[in-house]
Amino acid sequence: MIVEVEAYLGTSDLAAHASPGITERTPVLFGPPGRAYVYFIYGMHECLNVVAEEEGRAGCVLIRALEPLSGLTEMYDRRHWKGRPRGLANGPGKLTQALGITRAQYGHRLDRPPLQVRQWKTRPEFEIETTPRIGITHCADWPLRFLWKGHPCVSR
DNA sequence: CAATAGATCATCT
DNA sequence: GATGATCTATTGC
Repeated sequence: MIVEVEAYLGTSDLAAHASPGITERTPVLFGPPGRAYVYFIYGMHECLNVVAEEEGRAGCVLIRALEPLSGLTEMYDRRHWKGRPRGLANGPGKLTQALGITRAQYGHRLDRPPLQVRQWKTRPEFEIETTPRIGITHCADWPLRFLWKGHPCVSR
């Protein structure tokens, strides 16, 4: 379950990789939505985005943190957050490592295996907190980070 | 605790 | 050649 994301816009967003236009790594950002934009950063981390604008316009969502719901040996009670894992996927770099996502998945669709995203029929009850994006220098005050307020698995 | 440093390389100027 | 949508370890108070 995704608990934290950030929005990156098009050419007007100086913090976005799409801001210089179509370059060697950005063509998927200008393509159809629902595809994975994976990039390599700081010489060691991969980050996962979902393309979120129609073809021809850039825009994506950086997946920053998620609550692991499977693949764990222990079960957790949603009502008791204290005992649940925090450090597994609370951050864009750790998340891709936990899921095994690399640039090999660049451009892959997210609506079919092997990157198929599981969807919930009913959304759990939670409050969305909005804050500025983290770790950027340009447009640092734009309120484009969205997180499950109070959730233990968000970053930081 | 908070602040800083170091790792490490693809991408863009 | 500089920088960066990060993370961990280490230092300092």
